[in-house]
Amino acid sequence: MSQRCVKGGYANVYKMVIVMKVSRETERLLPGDVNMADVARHAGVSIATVSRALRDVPGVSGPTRLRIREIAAELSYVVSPEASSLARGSTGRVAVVVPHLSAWFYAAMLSGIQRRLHETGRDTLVYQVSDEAERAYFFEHLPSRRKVDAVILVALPILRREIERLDHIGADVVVAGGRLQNLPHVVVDDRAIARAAVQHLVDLGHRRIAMIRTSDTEGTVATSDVLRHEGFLAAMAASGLDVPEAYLVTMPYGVRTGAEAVGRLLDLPAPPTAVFAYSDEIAISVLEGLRRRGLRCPEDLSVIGVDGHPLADLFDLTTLDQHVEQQAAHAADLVVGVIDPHDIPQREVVLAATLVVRSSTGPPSTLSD
Amino acid sequence: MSQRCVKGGYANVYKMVIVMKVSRETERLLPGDVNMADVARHAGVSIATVSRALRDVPGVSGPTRLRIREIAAELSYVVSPEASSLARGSTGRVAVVVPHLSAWFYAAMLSGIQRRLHETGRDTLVYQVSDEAERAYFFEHLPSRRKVDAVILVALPILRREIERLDHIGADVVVAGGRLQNLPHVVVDDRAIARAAVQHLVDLGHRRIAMIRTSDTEGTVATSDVLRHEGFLAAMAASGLDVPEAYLVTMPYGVRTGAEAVGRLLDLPAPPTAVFAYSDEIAISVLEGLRRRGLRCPEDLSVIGVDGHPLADLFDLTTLDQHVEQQAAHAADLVVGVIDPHDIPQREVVLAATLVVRSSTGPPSTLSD
DNA sequence: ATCCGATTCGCAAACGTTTGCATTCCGGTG
DNA sequence: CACCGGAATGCAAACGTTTGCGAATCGGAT
Repeated sequence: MSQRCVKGGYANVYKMVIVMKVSRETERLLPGDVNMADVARHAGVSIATVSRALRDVPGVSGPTRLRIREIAAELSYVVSPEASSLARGSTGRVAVVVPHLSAWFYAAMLSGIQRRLHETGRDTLVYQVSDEAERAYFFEHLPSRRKVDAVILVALPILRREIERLDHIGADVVVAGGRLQNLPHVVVDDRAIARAAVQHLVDLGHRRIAMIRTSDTEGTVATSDVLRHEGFLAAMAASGLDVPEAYLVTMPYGVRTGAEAVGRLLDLPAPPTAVFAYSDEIAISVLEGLRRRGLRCPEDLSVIGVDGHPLADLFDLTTLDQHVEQQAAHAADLVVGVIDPHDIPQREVVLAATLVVRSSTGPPSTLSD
Repeated sequence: MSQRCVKGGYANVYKMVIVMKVSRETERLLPGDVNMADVARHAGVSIATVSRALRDVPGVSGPTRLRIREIAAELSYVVSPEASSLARGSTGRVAVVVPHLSAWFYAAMLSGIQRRLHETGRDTLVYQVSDEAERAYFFEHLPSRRKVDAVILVALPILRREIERLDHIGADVVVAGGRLQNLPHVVVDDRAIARAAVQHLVDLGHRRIAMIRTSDTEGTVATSDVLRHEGFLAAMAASGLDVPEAYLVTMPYGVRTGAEAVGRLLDLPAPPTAVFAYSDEIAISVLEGLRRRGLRCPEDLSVIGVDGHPLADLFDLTTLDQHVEQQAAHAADLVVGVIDPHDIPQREVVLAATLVVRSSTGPPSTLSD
């Protein structure tokens, strides 16, 4: 009798131990404590089979695959990306490099790129490379082997000698909002943008048109900045219009840039009747500059910007929408295509901006002519 | 003769092969083709010594360390982060989770956090978690084991039941711009912000003060939105001022939010003389709304916002600067402290906003009372 | 019954580090 | 001269996957 009791006691203890073990292995598991081997053991198969089952690669029967999946879910198993990357040789990560995030354009680009990359199961790393020093550092160190599978350079001003370093970056490179060497890229047709802006203003009857842009970091390769400038001059010439030196204002980027620039323009003996701003942010600043002077838009000055900035809507700003979301999505698609090429990956996407006419542009006042 | 020729020929070929080999190993090397073993071989030491030499861990003599460093640089060797992470068990990566990047606040936060993290040699992953579905997905899947060492949730609206999942995220969690459970966090004192705003307006002589805020995603836990609202009511009560129901306007987030809201307020039989906007973006929208109505600020309506948005400067908007850059830096410091705790890591940072008085606030017009 | 091809699965070798432990090599002390 | 402690270095076992290749299994055709 007493013996049986003791036996029973032991049996219970044994049971409890089992229960605890099970609960430890199934319930309280944090997703970092269970690995593929655990799943394999639970399923009674080899690690190799688990690996194949979870990744939809052939070589596992339907039922087995299903059972492994279930067990993995039960254990809340997640593969270790490090180990997986190490074995496969690719990381599933893409770096997005922007000059900064304070300008709407870059934030929007990053946003769109991240969204699309996320759809393909990839992760997005951000790097801000503002000044010369950071750019140097970046090109020196980022080429960290296999930190990412690819790099998207978003409208990054870049020196010629740095371009060469791109080959040594140890990852595929794609450019968004600019062209670089013969790297895959997505751009908007900046010359066409300038042309469309000028055309719109000319159509309204303007003949004295100025342009405001932010300063070009010296030494860097042609960006959209330069192209829009060139396009502007070309379009004006094509319309037979003269552009006085003073009508070309270049200033460092800042929130007051447009306001100050328009001040200078209006102080000219023969002020322009319309202004083409490099970006909507500048254009908005111009609008505010006008208000401060007690002038009205478009009666006293027509203003047109570029971007498709959300605030352009609020301020009724005529703009050339460059479809940043679309550019971003294309950029993401480009990298994906380069990383694992299904067919021949696309290498160039050129988008057209669309003119969105709002009330910041109108015919020139008859008095001003 | 001919034999010698042939011999010479072979010798030359052999030489060329050597040269090619050397050049492949020293010059044309892409930074993904050379590993620690290569460096070790070149230096005539073991892999272990190379590992120690490159990471400043003790156990390597000065001269040896120096030599290894030089050779590594020569071969342009970079450690494989995957392998290193796998062996060490930490990734050197931090995830920043934001609702979206279109609002200035989030972009600025991300920017600041990335900057600071970069200083500590860590990389930043971005995740946008906008709606319910994405949030569900995130809490289901992001907890990918060891994708990151830590996660910074930036003002993320979150459900109660999701909070529990945070324990299973498999990474340290830090909150910026909000409080969650007893997680480490950096916040600005939102009640104090509301109080300061009200106080400023009351000091100017206002008694009819309205508040405009964006809608609270239902079911989510107290965010700064709720706190500012509460603080507003409390401060008004403390000043013995009544807040009619109609003075509390809640609208979905958008570029026109402020403009529409202010329209409603001004249509009231007894319109407010001042309005406290949840954010600078809303406040700017309010300013534009006023202009459309042909009203002037602050003569017809005083407007005060919150954020310290760059455009607040442009538009001469009185605001409560919440020092986003600083918050971001603190958030980054917090994670770093949590990831590898030197002493007792800090767990809470509460910043005070500072009132920046500009011309969008002034005494109420005597007529309006 | 035998053999064959197709399918399913396991073995074990990478992938490139980090790190505890053992080993070697010093000069110096007893 | 034997011994000893500490510094410098090497060995080898992790870390957790992926994947080529061979083994086993199975139904079916000969």
